[in-house]
Amino acid sequence: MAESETVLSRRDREREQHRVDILDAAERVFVRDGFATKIESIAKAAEYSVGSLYNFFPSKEELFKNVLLRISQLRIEGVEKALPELLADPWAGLRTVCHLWIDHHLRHGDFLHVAHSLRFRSDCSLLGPDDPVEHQLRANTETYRALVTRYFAALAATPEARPIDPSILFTAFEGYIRTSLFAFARAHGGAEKGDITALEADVHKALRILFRK
Amino acid sequence: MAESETVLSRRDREREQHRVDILDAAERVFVRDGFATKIESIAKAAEYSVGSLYNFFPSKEELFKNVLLRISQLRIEGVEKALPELLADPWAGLRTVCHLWIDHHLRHGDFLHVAHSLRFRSDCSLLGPDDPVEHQLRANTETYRALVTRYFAALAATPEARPIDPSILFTAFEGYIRTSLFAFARAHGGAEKGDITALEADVHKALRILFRK
DNA sequence: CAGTAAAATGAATCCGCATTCGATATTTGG
DNA sequence: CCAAATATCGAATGCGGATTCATTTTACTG
Repeated sequence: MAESETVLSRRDREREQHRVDILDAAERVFVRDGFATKIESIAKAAEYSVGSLYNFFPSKEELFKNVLLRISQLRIEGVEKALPELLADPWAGLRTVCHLWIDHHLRHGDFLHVAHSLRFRSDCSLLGPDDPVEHQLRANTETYRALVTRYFAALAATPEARPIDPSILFTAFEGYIRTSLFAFARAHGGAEKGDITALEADVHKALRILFRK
Repeated sequence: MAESETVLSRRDREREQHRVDILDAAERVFVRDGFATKIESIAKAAEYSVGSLYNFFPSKEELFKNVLLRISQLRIEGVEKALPELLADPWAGLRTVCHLWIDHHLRHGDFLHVAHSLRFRSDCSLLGPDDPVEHQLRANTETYRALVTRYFAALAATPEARPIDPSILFTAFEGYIRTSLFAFARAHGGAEKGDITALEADVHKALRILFRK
């Protein structure tokens, strides 16, 4: 699933880095102000002029979609990297898995939320079914599901696991984390870093109780 | 928690009904087009003129917040009504609880999603901490949590329950339903009514497995 | 039925922002 | 060092939509 590793000139590498910088800035601003944010705000956050953004992305919409794409790629990379360790010892891996998911949601969950809430909008064609970015996103989702399925199958196959279908484990896992993070966000308005390890520990403990004999 | 039951004239009752009709129409349109929708669209859906909406609600923002308030009140009413039955036999009640939550999320989940994704917006003061509607919403949330806590405590107290903290049960419950509905929405783009009973049955079955000895 | 109050209307106003584009600056290759 | 190519800039344009308000319609009262 890796990108084709064409050798890029310094100029092209720099341009790619600028692209990524803009995507990161855009993510922050979209989270803060929603999709309705001004291009000007994004430009300011990225330290570029309005016109320059249009050299990188043809429209606000396309910029938004590319943020989404980047996030989905980061997610896959994270799981891919950890997978061997997770399969080697699924119960030890559960802690890592909790960390990976919580970390990813803390970083990008708010943006994903904004994106998700746009899925109905009849007016703008964000994520229409024929969109190339949408196509890539679907492919990424498949890749992701395949990776995760392998882990939960391995977990369910251990002798300590309660006899529960892996897909139920996965649903319970994702749901528990989602809801915990939701409550966490309610409690601490901003982003407090101190309590996160405690949160991860709580979630890990609860899931162990639910999943183990 | 019931509204003060002042006797209203027919005229006032009618006006109240119109208000509710507008809120229902607004909810549908906000879900379809997001908060960015035109007042004109809402007016059309509610079969009123643009100007008339401003007779009922002073701004688009206030209208939005009142939709939110209405939903939170409906949720409480639903749980309140079912509670005696739920406490009488918690395991039989689990089916009802699944139905209540899934039904509520199918009806209003998309709107809540839109609302949630607006919580950061720095520009508009939607749900600022000093807002009277926000205050009422917080009170409703407390009421709701109190009701639900009673049910899960009762469930955990049955001999068939695995020895798990009620708050973990609740988090797992909410999370499982959220994630199931998310997957359900992915699968069926629109709102198909046929599969919902199957969905409820699946969720109920999974939660029984997770929670029971 | 006349007279008054309440409700409903929608065109006109006014503002905010996505996008464009001509001008400017910087980099590259010769 | 000189073009040519590339990157950056931000003011000007044009459009879309929230809100207003003068007018019309409807509902009550005596």
